[in-house]
Amino acid sequence: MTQQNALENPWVMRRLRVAIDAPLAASFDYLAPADVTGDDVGCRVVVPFGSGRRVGLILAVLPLHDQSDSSAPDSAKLKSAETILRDLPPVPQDWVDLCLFAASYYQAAPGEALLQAIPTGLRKPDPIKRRSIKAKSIEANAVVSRPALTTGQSAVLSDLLPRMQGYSANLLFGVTGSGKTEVYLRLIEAVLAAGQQVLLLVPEINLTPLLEARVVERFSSTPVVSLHSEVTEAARARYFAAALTGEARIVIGTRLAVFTPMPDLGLIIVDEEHDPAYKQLEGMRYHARDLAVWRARQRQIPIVLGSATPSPESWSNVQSGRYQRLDLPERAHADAVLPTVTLLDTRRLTLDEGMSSALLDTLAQGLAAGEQSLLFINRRGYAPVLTCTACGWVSNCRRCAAHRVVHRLDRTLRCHHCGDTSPIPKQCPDCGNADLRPLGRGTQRIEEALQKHFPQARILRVDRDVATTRKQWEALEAKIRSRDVDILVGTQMLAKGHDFPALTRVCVVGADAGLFAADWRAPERLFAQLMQVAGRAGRAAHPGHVIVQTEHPEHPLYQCLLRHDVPAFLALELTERQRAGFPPYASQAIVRAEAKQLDTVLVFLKRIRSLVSADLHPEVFIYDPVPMRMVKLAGRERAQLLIESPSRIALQNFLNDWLPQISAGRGMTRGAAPGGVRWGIEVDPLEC
DNA sequence: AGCACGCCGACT
DNA sequence: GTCGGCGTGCTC
Repeated sequence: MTQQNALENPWVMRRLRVAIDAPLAASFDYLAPADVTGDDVGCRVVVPFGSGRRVGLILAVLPLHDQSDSSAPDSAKLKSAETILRDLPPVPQDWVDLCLFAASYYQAAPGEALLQAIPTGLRKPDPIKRRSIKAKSIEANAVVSRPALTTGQSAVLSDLLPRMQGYSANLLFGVTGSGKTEVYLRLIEAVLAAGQQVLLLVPEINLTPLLEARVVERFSSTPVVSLHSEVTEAARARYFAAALTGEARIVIGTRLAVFTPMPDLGLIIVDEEHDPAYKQLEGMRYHARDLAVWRARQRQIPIVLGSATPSPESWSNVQSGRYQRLDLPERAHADAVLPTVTLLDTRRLTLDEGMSSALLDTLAQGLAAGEQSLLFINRRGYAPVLTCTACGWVSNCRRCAAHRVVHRLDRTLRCHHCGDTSPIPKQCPDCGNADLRPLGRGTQRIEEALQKHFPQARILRVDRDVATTRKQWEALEAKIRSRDVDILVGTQMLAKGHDFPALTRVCVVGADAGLFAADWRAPERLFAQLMQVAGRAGRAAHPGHVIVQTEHPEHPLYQCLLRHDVPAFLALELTERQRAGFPPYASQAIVRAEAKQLDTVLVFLKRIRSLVSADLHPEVFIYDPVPMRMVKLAGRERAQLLIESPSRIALQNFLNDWLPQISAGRGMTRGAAPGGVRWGIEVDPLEC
């Protein structure tokens, strides 16, 4: 009897090959229920696993005695699967392939990748109730005017629109306000008209509801779903189902949305492609932008990566011809011009609470003109550290290798890494001296100083302490837009998203920290932030002014900022990376481990470092284990092992060879080791 | 990852 | 005398 016949014959027992959410390399086989058919591949199934029950995903329906796979477990050992869940259509094969690729590239277990991509509401052994997804229409058939295109937008669209069939990767490079969104909307329109679905990825939807609002407004009769951290589990399950059935035509979401099953997917857009928020930092540590590019190639559809400050990685892909660069050179408002940037050398200036008189004058001018100003300081809290003037005590965190930050409003010391919080001591815990001094400045201290300086000004602080949720942020934003605010004091949170029409002046303090940080990606993050925050100024008819206080005005980063010269900055960064042998000129992976004692961690890393002979992988270089920059986090001590290779393939081969040996052949890609060591791997780390 | 089984300290 | 610490082993 052929295998096909065996599957047709109801009297022959079958086995299910099932993926389970566990960090194990293997899939698990079960006796299939009697009603199984070949069409059940891609359905969820309830199975007994260990001591409990789980929902797994059916990878294959096979004959019970599977001769094709000698490693398949003996049929006598199989438990019976319980129920095949057919409340949703099976997930398509290309979706399974995407998850399996992610698992193999990022060194995660296949089951882990597949099931993490399914909302937890659909991973409960009990069936879900289904509701239909309504279009989020403001008003059905609302007439929405399409703005006339600028010449730049027309040029980009006449390049892209004829290429909407087949794979192409496109970097849409345009300054803030150049109208990238309108390009996205026209592309979406074309793809929807062709009967296909669109996936739009955004870094943090909570802070940038504008893009979502514009999509919903423009396509008011089209079902749009959005997937991000504030969507409830129940809604996430419904939206997943709607995308899978094809009911939802547009999916907007953060990094996790790259795994949305979309049978008619015809276009992927990644907005702000340089944003580090696309990197998932827990579980399988994937990069959503990179997976999106893979997915576009797999589906043979176009992908558009948009940014005003592209990542060096993408820029280098343009140079090598893998991506096509499309420029939006001018600002969409014809009367808007780029803001003037002034570098204020603070080395010879007397500062008042970190602010020069020129900076304060600028703010005073803004007040006099009735225009808004923004003071950007990328540090929240009152002061980054509290010290004792007598004995030198500093407010260290007990559990982390970091200072605890002074928060004035609730009179606490807070660790920004582990969250540990306690009241500000009245006297020094070591020597009893009552003269404790906050050192340095954060948003709260600047806010306080400005309020003293400009008692009549309406000052608003915007940082993660006052804008935790989307609702809070929207309330603050409404206040800003209605011009109830004269001076904004805020962190990078203010750099993103909206334009504030009344904002004409931007002042930056404390930026130098990003110039010489140990993290070699710090400058590019700083540059992107400064470009973004500068782009807040003067978007309407009024010209903008940007003042940057620095002790290093000659630094190339600032010089590029001064000239708004993004390509020059990227060229510098790429030259530096090439010289140092950093990505994208090398591929990296990193094993991080933690335990109570640093020594235990270092011993573990040394041991696993020697598991594979160096001769077998001549193209791969393993560094010595080193303590992490933040050695201690939440009471655990941490170290890491960096692995580097000029060849991505060689690195992958090495990892496939090496990692299984760490867990003694059990195929685990992260886990626990003796001595209370927990370890995990990250491929293409953003920080190392 | 869960979760059970399995041997050594402070409590009713 | 037990409740419970988390070390190690397994999951078709």
